[in-house]
Amino acid sequence: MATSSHRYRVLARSGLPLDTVKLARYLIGKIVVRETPQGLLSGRIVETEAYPVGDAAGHAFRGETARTQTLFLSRGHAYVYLAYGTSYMLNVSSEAVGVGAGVLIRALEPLEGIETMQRNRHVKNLRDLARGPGRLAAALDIDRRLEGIDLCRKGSLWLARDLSGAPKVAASTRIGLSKEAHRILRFYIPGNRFVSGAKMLNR
DNA sequence: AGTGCGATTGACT
DNA sequence: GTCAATCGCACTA
Repeated sequence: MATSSHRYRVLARSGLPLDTVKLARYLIGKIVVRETPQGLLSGRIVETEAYPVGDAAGHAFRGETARTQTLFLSRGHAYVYLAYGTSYMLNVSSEAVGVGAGVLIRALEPLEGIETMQRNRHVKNLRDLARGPGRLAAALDIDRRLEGIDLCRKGSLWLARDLSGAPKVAASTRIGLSKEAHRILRFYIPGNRFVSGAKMLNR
């Protein structure tokens, strides 16, 4: 399977809801496309989390800093950071220019480039390739090189329309937080086997 | 300059 | 189920 990005249509920025929570829901079912020298990798988004304006758990909460400046770009830009010194997290900026907020992409259903993802992850099992934010970044070879990239423009990393219809979307509390742990800001496809987190939360 | 702490993962009891 | 690894960042002084 060589380059088949022609099957994908890039998401238009004007089509992205100008609201972090709505965008988190909107991105469920959309496609992440990663183009590398090794070939094209892609996956369907099955789980996201919103980190809206005013959220004490969000990295933009304390204002714009060197790390978080890309969260303040117009919606549809990549914010990539290293969590726990071990795992990169892929986020999508989600508000107007100068307003800091984002959506964390937490899990993908692998579509194309599965053999490359298996090499990147040193794991065979399809279910484990991109189930979890750190895992999906490793599978797609995403790190700080991609910080600030425009995800609404074809390139090394971008977002595409889903080919099938709108999936069912369920909501729950976010995973792994101490602050703002009660808020219902996680979205996922119920019953999907590529969703991370506790089973009870995924029904 | 030093400190505490994660939007996680994988290895292990 | 528990827990250490690992490091960039925000905050204190």
